[in-house]
Amino acid sequence: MLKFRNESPVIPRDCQSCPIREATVCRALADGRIDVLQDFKLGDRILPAHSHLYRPGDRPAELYNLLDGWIALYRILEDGTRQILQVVLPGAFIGYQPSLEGPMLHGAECVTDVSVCVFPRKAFPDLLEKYPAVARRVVWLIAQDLMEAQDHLTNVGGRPGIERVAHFLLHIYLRMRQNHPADREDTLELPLTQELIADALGMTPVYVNRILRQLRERGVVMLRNRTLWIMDLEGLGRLAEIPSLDAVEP
Amino acid sequence: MLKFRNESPVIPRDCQSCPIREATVCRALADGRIDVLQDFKLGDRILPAHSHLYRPGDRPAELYNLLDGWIALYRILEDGTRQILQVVLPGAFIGYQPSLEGPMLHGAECVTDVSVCVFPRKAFPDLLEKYPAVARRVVWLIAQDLMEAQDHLTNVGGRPGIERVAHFLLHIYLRMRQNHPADREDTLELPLTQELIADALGMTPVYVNRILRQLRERGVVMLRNRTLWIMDLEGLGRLAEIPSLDAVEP
DNA sequence: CGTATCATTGACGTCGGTCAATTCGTGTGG
DNA sequence: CCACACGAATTGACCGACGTCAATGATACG
Repeated sequence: MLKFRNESPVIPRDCQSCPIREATVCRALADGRIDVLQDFKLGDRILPAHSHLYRPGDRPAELYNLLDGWIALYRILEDGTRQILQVVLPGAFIGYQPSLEGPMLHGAECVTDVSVCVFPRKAFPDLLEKYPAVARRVVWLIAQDLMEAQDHLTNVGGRPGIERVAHFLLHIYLRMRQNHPADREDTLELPLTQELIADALGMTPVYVNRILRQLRERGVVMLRNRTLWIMDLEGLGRLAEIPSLDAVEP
Repeated sequence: MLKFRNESPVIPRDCQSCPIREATVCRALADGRIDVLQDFKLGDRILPAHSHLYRPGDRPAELYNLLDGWIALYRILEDGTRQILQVVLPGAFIGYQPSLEGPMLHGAECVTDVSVCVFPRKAFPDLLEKYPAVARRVVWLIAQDLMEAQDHLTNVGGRPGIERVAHFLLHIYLRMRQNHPADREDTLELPLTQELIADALGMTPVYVNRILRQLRERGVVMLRNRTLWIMDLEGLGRLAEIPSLDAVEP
């Protein structure tokens, strides 16, 4: 089977009307100066589900803002095990790492069809240098990622199966609600396979399935046909042990 | 039993002769301008082993550079489980998080006696604003922490016991060797209890002990009296599956 | 409608956890 | 200098959460 090559056409789009202007790095620049980023960006790109924005070891020439769709960041171990590091939602900034020129230490796979906004990687340090507000914003974004990674680690390292899955689901639910307030409060479209959830949580798909059954039988949540039904938000929170999910932005 | 309060005396020290000048944030400023940080810092502080630099929920008024000793960053779950997020070695920058004024999401416990260099938390954003080189440095440091957190997550989520412990030990060994080249190549003072290692790796102390026995019997490493003997670095690397540990600094 | 992918379930095995006893090492007080 | 105390390390016996293997069902898609 052929894989799509990683070079769909780049389609320029107007920053003014961007749906995620108030998220990712772009939030750093107010109305008057959004043209700075408009000039800086290379354009937009559309990628099909299951394609890879980049793979571990690649040296992409770009950085990305996720405009639409879901992406999973992952690592692969030698025995083939895949660890999902982060489930990335629209409005995130992707591809930054300590060594900008070095090979990527993780990969980014499209879970759904995806559109991204593309920045040139090489010129990025200059942008940070020139616009302290952008630098401040990037610091905040990465610190946020770090916090989430530590949260994820705590979940995988410290919680038994049911609570681990509960935490994962609630965490995504809250993140979605935060930035993408939607029609129904108790339902959420969740394009994740059970295998992906398993790889995120360090479990097997079979066991994830059994835990989802437990959660359904206990009347907590129900996951069917890529749709998550929250039957008992209270109870889910008790299992997941999430007090809240706020962080004041600068 | 009384705990030390968190307010040991702050002892000013000269940045010029600082042992970790070339690490943490201070690396950002060259010889001529080190005085900027000298003026900015509040002084140094000494803390005894088992004391806490800060606890989850605290709102410390400071940020820290670790000068000497080992610190463990951790979170506590409601059932009492402790997850070690990171083992911090001298030269690290500690205490930054997305919400600078908000309560700390993790704690920092001294594994050994420790000395830290203290920065004022409130004035830090101004420092970033004023000195882009410092901002760039902080971005790099946090991105580095993120990468390590992802590494840790991959280890805990993806590897079975022996490999997990092997990876943990080798990782610390390499980090130590990188910044603190020491006398002997095959030996390392490791002030970590088996309980702490267990909490870092999401395992129980008993099982960590059994795995250490296996590693000893296989002739890979030997951990006794806070001293780690590397008997077979090659074999340890094969178990841990670490290709290298480099990241080019800006 | 045939085929591929994902979800579901049962039977069984094992990795790692639990409980509890013993030993070791280090520091302290008499 | 020895006796004791206390935390950490070590070990055995047992158990359960989670993994493995494999078969069957549901869904979507061309």
